[in-house]
Amino acid sequence: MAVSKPTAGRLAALVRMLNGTDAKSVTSSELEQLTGWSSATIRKDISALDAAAELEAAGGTGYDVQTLRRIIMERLGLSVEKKCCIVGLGRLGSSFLDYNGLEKTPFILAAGFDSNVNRLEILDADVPLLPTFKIADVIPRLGIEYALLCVPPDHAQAAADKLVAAGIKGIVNYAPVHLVVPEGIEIENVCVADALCSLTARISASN
Amino acid sequence: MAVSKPTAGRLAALVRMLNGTDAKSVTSSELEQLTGWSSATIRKDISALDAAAELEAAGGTGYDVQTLRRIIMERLGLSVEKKCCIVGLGRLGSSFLDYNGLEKTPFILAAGFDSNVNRLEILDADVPLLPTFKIADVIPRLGIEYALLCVPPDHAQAAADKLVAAGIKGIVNYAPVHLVVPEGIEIENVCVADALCSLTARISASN
DNA sequence: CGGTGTGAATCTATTCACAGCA
DNA sequence: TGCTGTGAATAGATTCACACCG
Repeated sequence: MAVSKPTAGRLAALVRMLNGTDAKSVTSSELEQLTGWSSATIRKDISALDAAAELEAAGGTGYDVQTLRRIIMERLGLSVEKKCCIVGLGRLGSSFLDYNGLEKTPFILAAGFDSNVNRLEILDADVPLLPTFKIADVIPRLGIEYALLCVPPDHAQAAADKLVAAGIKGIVNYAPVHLVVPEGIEIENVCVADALCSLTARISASN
Repeated sequence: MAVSKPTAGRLAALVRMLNGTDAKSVTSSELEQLTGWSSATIRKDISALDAAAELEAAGGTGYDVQTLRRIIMERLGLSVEKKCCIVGLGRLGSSFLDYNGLEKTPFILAAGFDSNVNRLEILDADVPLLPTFKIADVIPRLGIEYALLCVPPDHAQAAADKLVAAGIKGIVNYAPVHLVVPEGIEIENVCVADALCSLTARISASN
């Protein structure tokens, strides 16, 4: 049961869409309309979940929305809650403190860290806001698996090193730098400049 | 001269790293160390630029940093300034107002939009902050090509439609929804939840 | 030698095409 | 007929392997 990286990405997006629909079942061509991915790709993605029996059990034509949703989440490891933290509570980092984009996902914000103690006092949040030096202690204690890294570029690598040492499993990196981490730690780069470059490259390519 | 999407992404990241170095020249294996991508991939990426002659002219072993940087930017369409705007000045959107991650890139923040007029007055920025209904007027007038879409999920599609109607070329979408746009408009999704899902899927796959 | 550039081979992902089913 | 599921074909990206250059 190995779902490839692009397949995993599409399936994750599918779950979001399934959350948004109140239909009882969907067909692969309806999903094609909704997503822009070919129905064949969608069927292959779903069949990679190796769940034909369970899906069929739901009967009818198309996929039963709830069953499909549940199976994708199970297979992608999204059915158990996962704790994450914000590192760097500047404007970008603190904007995630009251971000609602994690609703309906298994991800729970469990802590925020910043090296500036004043800032910790000014900000107000539902989760504990702690000084950076507590990372090593707090991350294993709370069982935090993921970090949103929102520190300035020149501190990003150092912060990543601290997180890795504390046992983090994955980092979503908002800094425009390439992080070097040991094998087994996953990084996802989410950088405005990169995104804009990507867009530009695609647009200049198509003329 | 068609650079593929992944190649374009890596080249864009390379430019960033080249900005950060003060060496006169780099070899593909040094870049391998720095980036984690194989030297073969890097050489192929660079050779896709079709610039052997120019690079060779710089002489010596390895690539001349400035020449390489210049050529990548040229080929990727990054050597001319491009204007972008923020749509949705909530915590996330407004955090980009003083974001320094666009320094050393060709992207210039040229305006911010929000439907809440009060918010426009409260915020302070170097660029004009305008009510949403001015999008249709301002985007063509200022020649804005890209938008950072930071509105709440339920307004994202409507905002995207407005932007498209105003002639935007590309959208970096921060909302956790799948935008539907006409052929030719490029979308880059940059969503925390997706990034976390991706990480999880990869991590659960590797055990 | 230690480098680049690049065809050939491999690996990965997507699309096609169709069998099988309700 | 319109759907899923899937082997086969195609397209795409990466890696290998080696010619060639200073």
